[in-house]
Amino acid sequence: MPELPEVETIRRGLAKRILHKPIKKVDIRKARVVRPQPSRFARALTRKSFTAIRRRGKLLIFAIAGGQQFMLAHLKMTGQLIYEKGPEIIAGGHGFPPVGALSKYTHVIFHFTDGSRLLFNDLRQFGYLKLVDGAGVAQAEAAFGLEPLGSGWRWQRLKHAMAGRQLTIKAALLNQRLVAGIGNIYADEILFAARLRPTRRLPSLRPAHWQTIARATRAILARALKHGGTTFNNYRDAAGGRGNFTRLLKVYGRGGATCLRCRHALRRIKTAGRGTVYCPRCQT
DNA sequence: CTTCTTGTTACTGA
DNA sequence: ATCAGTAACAAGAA
Repeated sequence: MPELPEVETIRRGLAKRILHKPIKKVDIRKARVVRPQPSRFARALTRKSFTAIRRRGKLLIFAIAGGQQFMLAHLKMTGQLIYEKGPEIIAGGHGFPPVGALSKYTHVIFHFTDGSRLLFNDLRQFGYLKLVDGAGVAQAEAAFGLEPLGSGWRWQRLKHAMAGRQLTIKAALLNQRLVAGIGNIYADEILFAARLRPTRRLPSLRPAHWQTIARATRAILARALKHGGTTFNNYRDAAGGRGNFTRLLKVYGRGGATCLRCRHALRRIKTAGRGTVYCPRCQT
């Protein structure tokens, strides 16, 4: 599942590969993943190029040459943006998992004039590519809360953003309107680092806790980004490669295993609608 | 075959 | 209004 570190890794990978390359053709194979309708989507991008790529939370924002239009890309759980050059290779045959390459899960192909391609793959088709104008970008960006890797990240602002709410800390971290970019993997990792139970309610947190949460959030996400993100199943970077943070995960996916801090068995529960792993001994 | 999974939104009931 | 829980979306893994 691409979260902030994975989406930022993709952003960087694409920014150094596709910017200013003229788009010769947009091949839309699955209409439901693009908005608005394919004809308008393709027309807006053909013979244009991308001039910049930004990120807000897990959302990628592509500026289209001309300055009036933008493409928003959300990968949801299984979306991929893969850049390819050289001959087309169809994956999915014998022993080649159909991820990170052209396959039946490739729903949109941007063909650049130099013969290279940008693939939008999505096994579950929850992700989307959406054409918007400047107001649409502003509206989309305004819906997100604090950026953990941004220059405005302060524990006081985090505390303020969550003031007066009765949520559990896990639900709060997952709420994109409060904090941008955290998903299920990093929420669990952050709470383990902060030694807090996912079910802790916000009003019980003291300023020292907020400092710890803010510091842990930034540290975990920055470290994951440095390692190219986490590949648990489906995630691939812009070159089709895997993330290397997976082996550094402390709790996610380790329910029943031993806590790396205190050796107690890690517990798996369901909270905030999500599978959640934590240590009942050292997270309070 | 059933159950589970995950990001996000919409809905329901408290 | 706010919160927890769940369905929905699609498709594969177990």
